[in-house]
Amino acid sequence: MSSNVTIYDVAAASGYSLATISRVLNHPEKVKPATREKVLKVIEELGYRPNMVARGLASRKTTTVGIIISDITRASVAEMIGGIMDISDTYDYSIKIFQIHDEIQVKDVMRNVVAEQVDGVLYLNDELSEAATEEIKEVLKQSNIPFVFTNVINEDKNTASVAIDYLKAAYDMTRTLINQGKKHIYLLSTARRYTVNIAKEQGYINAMQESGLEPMVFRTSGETSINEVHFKEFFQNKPIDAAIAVRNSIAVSFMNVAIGKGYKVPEDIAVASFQNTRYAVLARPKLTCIDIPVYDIGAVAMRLLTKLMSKKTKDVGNTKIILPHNIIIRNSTN
Amino acid sequence: MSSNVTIYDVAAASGYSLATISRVLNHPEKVKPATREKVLKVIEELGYRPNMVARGLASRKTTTVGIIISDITRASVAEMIGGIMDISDTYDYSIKIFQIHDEIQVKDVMRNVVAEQVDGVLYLNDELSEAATEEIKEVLKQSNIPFVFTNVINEDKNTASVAIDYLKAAYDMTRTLINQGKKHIYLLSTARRYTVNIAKEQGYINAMQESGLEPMVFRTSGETSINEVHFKEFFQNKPIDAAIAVRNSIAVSFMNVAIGKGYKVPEDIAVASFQNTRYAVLARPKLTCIDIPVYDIGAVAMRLLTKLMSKKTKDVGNTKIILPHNIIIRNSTN
DNA sequence: CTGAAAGCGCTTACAG
DNA sequence: CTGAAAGCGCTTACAG
Repeated sequence: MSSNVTIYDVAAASGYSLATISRVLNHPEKVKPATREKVLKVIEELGYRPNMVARGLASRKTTTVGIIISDITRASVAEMIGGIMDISDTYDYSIKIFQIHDEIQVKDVMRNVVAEQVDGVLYLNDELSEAATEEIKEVLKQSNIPFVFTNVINEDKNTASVAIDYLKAAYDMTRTLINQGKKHIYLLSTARRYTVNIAKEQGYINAMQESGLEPMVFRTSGETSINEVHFKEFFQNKPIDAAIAVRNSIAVSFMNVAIGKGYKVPEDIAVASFQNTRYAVLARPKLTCIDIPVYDIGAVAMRLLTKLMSKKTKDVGNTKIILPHNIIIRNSTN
Repeated sequence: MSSNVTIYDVAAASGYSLATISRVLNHPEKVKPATREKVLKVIEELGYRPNMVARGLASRKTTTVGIIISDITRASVAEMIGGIMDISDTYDYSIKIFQIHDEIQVKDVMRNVVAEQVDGVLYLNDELSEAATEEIKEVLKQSNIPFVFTNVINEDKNTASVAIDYLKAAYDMTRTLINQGKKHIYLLSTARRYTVNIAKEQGYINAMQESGLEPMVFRTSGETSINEVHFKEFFQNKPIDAAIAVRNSIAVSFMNVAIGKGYKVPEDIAVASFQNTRYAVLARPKLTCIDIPVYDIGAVAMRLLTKLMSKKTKDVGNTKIILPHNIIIRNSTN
């Protein structure tokens, strides 16, 4: 429960005052090199580590960042957190995770993140309504907690964010298929209207309409087994020669059903997807997909947040970051 | 940075002292119902939420739990954290995540978790050497921080843990295949010797030897693309009629290569696996596997930890919990 | 460059 | 049942 040795012990053992010990840790340049050495030596000997809670109270900085997520078991969420943590480690920030499964919890969870005194927030939850999202922004602003939207689209020019251009990504992917001569291209999206998926849909629609083709969005649940049922109903002799799924799991599920029905992939139906997870590579055939740098999104967001938190300079530069994406062609398309 | 309203404000507005406000929050039974009501009302009106950092300092309890992991992007790790969080939410514990990628970091990270004053620790890192693991246990014990090993095997009868009986699970799976008449059954394991995989190997070996069959353990990297290369080399006309993989990704990768080489699954080679992730269901054919209740392991571990942390009763009961597993037969075996 | 003192926002014996 | 006071372990003006 307690790291026994405190700053008092270091002070006593070194013959200096609390203030000096604190200074060698927090403002080493303000202390004479000789005494700095001595103090450091005593700290080392005693194995002293400042109690972060006490430090947090006194300095009003907890060096802790809150991450607000929907569901940690989503591969992209976990991957983003991986990117976040690798950066937060180098900056010596701790990470605290808050999940919001249901909009009912918004108020409560937000009170919590405020009460926890986090220095900043990374907002990764893309499953909430716009109203709920705005409410969260409001709380954060009122509490003066810097935050960045991480892989969550937010129009507001003033809210820091990092994402990729999903609209363009979808557009590019659709164009690629159109250029291969595909005409009946479906978009397989989710029933729930995640902000990123809305952007993907728009990009797809733009590309289709631009070529005089009819956009067809098919919505399915995120749950794997339900997908299959949906997809089976789907194959009632509709003309289709390509499909773009917003997620790997949807793409693979679709592909399996199609192949089960006797279609050949990619000859009869080309299949493409977003993200580049292990599903894409473990699928047979391997999936053509848009490579979304999920890890980087997390890492870049965390780095941006550190700038926002150390508001020494008002000029943190651009706070609306778009990371590049690219298309990886594999065997599920020609 | 700050939730403006403090306990002083509540005291002033309600006409009671700090002590009373604090009591209605922490020991409501010690305060007269009438005043409790009044205070609660003021708290509500002012939207007061106690500063958790200050509370942590004063009470020496942070109501936060540290989770020590290797790699959050591993599906089972993320899933366990999901289970942990759902429980910690109901107990109003916060979660702080610490990762240890490399043994070099052990000392530093552990100093950190101690400095952060977490009330308890969930240890999920199964990638560390025994020596490093013992060192971690030592630090935790010295700092008097209760901890539970979560899906990490530890022989020590005194360390609380929750896991499944991997040895028996592997034994059962192997027996199942043997009973189906398989004779050349391989175990596809990892190069790195995770504690859980060592147990799986032992169970497999036991079952094979018991039936007079020769155990054959094939080790591969965890990295998907390398698996494939390894597996391709692997198929140099070895007699094989079944394989059990310690992970879904290994199983799927193996299956794909086998099918690519003209083998029929399950007719020529039956394939079984551990875990029951979405990979298992998205594979073609679908994977027979051991269903490991990963989410539950996390949830149960967290629940056990809460008991350990509230040491009112010395009798927390059994602290070595083994959760049940079961085999799910699908189309990758007959 | 260093120290004494106040303060961060709570909790918890100790009195009454 | 309630309040005054000390204390949790730090940091940071303020003096010197």
